[in-house]
Amino acid sequence: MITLQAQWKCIKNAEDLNLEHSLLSGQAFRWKKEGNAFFGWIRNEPVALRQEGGSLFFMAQEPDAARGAVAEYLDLGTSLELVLQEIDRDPPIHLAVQKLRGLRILRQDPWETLAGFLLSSNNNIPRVQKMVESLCERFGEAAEWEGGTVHRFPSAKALASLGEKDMAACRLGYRAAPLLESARRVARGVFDWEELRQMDYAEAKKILLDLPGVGEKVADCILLFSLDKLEAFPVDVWIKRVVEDFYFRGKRLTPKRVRRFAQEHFGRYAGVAQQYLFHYARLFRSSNPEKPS
DNA sequence: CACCAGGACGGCG
DNA sequence: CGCCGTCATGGT
Repeated sequence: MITLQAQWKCIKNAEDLNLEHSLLSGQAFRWKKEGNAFFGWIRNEPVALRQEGGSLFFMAQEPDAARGAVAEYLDLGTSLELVLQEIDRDPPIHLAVQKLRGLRILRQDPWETLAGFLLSSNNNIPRVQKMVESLCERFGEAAEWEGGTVHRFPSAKALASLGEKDMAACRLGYRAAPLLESARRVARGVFDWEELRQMDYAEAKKILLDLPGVGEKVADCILLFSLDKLEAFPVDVWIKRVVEDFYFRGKRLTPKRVRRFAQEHFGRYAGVAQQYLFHYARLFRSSNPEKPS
């Protein structure tokens, strides 16, 4: 019996990229570090990525199709240099950029991003990852990988056909209901993601805010991580503290004011600054329960 | 036991 | 607008 052995393929022109900071900074919930490589999903296809000696390698079932998908996912077409140059406007962000150089905003699937961040409300990242994996195991289509079986992220239609009882085992808590309702609306087809991508930030955001379980913060995450709206500035408890401490001497601000300040201060790439400040704050905090050592 | 986690939501002033 | 209590769950 002949078994197709997937091999590592190289992608040239993968400049200004730090895989670990990009994949493990809380933007996406399905990437796992395995030795010196990362296993995850792009366009709902299993992929392994590895960076070595300045070169980027990928492994996939269909390498020819995956090559372009990987480059698109990591946004390798854009010059990070120009983006960082524009947000590098003060000492705090300068330090974060210096430490995390190569962190890129991933261009993810909108539906998966919506579901993932809907589950992230009042929750912590490790548990969101477990919830997502639980959803995939139970309701996601099976795929082959390295002689074993892995599961894709379930489609909106797949979740829309379920009831809250069905996903009780996923332990989603009070997030089950809004996820199901959002899944039904997406499955209904009213959402044209490419149309949202063409809209401007405010217009697209207004539409997302209509979904149950989607408030300002989650909407901004969807816009930033899957709809190319790099001015979106998601304000969670972490970035709120960072902005208050670094830019307002610890004075308390409302999330709305934090967002407004950041978007005016950093400009059209405010969302990139947000991700650098967010990850920097979490990576270099004194106690770090989510990333031991 | 309290408190926290990449919040959302409804009620109220 | 801002503030407040509540929501389900698992970890410290």
